Amino acid sequence: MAARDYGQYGGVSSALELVGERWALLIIRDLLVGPRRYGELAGGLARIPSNILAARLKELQAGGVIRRVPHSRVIVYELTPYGRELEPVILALGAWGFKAMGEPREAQIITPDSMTMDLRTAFQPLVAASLPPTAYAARLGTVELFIRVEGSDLDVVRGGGPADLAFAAGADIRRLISGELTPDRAITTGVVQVLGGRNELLDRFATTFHLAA
Amino acid sequence: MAARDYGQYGGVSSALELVGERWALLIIRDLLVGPRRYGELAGGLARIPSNILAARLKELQAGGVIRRVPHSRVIVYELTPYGRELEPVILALGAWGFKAMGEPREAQIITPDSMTMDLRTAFQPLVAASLPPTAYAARLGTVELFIRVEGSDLDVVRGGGPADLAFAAGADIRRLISGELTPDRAITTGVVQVLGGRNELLDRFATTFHLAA
DNA sequence: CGGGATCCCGTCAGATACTG
DNA sequence: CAGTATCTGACGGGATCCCG
Repeated sequence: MAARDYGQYGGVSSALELVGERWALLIIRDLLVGPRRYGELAGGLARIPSNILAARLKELQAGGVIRRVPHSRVIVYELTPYGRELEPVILALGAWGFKAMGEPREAQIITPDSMTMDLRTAFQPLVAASLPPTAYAARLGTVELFIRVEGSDLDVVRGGGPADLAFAAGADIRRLISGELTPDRAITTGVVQVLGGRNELLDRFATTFHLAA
Repeated sequence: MAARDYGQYGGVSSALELVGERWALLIIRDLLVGPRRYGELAGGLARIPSNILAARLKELQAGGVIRRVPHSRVIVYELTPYGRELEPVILALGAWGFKAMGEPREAQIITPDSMTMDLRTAFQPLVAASLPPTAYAARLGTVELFIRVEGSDLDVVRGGGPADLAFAAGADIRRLISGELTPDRAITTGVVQVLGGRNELLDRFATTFHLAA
C-alpha cells in the first residue's frame, strides 16, 4: 500500500511519491471541480480499471490528499485543504499539455470535468476583469457546460442556462482557444456553431479563454 | 514505445502522456539545472535502473521534451525550449511536496540537482531584490553548493567559492527554510554550523529562502 | 569507461467478473 | 452503487553483459 519511493529527499520526489502514480493526478483534476462519488469518478475516467481507482483513492486518502466523506446514504470523495493546494500544479501541467494537443485521436473522449479544468487553465482573469459579465452556454461534443464570467471570477457548471451566447463545437474548440483560428473563421468553417446570441460575443469568449500554442 | 494513453482529450492527460511515467519528471528536474550526460543522470537518480533511464530518455526525446546532443566525444541530454517550459510545473510540484517532507527516511539521499531545484523553489525574489548581493557556500550532507543571490536573481552551482557566509547542515536544513526553526535556534541546536562569515547572515539566508509548511 | 542493451523476475496495471 | 476478487500481460527493478 505504501507508495513506491524514489530514494531521494527532495520536494519533487516527495510530491511524486504522493501523487505520481498513474491516474492519481487525473483523479485530483476531477476533484478540483468538486466532490465526486466513486461512480462519478469512474465515469469521468472512462478507462480506469475499478481496482486501480479503489487503490488510488486509498493511497491518496492515506497521503492526506483526499477525504472520504459519508453523506447519509452516499459516499463522496473530496480534496483536503492540502490536496486543494495542488490546483497550481494541475493548472500549470494543463497549460503545458494543452500546447502539445493535436487532433483528438480515435477513442479519445472529452469529459465535463476535464473540459472545465481546461477552461480554468485558459481563463485570463486580467482580460475578463475589464469586460462586462457574460454567460455562455457551450456544447462541446456531448458535454454541456454553463460558463459564467463576472469580473475576474469564473464559474463553470454542468448543464445549460440563460446565456448571452450559446454555441456548439467539437474538440477543435482548442484551435479557437489557441488562436490558431479567429472567431470569424471558426464560425465560417463550421468549427463553432452559434446557436443563440450575437456572433460578436465569440470574440469576447476567445479573448477571455486564451492559451497560445 | 508509445506512451500509454488515458483515452481523454485534455490538457492534463496530454501532459501526463508525455511526462507522467515513473522517473520522467525527476529526469526533467535534473535537466532544468543544466545539460547532463547519461552517467550524470544515473548518478543523480541513484535508484533508477539503467534500462528505465534509457527508455525514458527515448520517450522524452520522441515527445519533443529533451534533445540528445553529441558533443565531440560525449553525448549530452538537454531540455528543448518546450521542455524548459515545464519549470513552473516542477517548481509548483516541488513547493507542494516540500510541505509534505518529514524527516529523511533511511537510505534517502540528497543530490546536488534536487537540492538546487529545492532552493530555486524556496527562493523569494521579491525579498531578495531589497537585499545586498550575497554569496553562500553551503555544505548540505555531502553536497557542496555555491549560492549567489544578486537582486532578484539566483544562481546555484556545485562546488564552493569565496562566500559571505559558509555553513554546513544536514537534511534538516528544511526546518530552517520552513520557518520551523529560527536561524538562532538552528545554530544553537547544531542543525546549522557556521563555518565562516557572520552568524547574522543566516537570517538573510532564511528570509531569502523560505517556504512555509 | 561512458552509454547503453539484455535478461529474468516481481509488482503493478488492465480487463472482467462478482458481491454486499 | 461502491467497491472486491481474480487472472493476465505489461512495466519497473536489479544485475549483468556488450560495444564503441
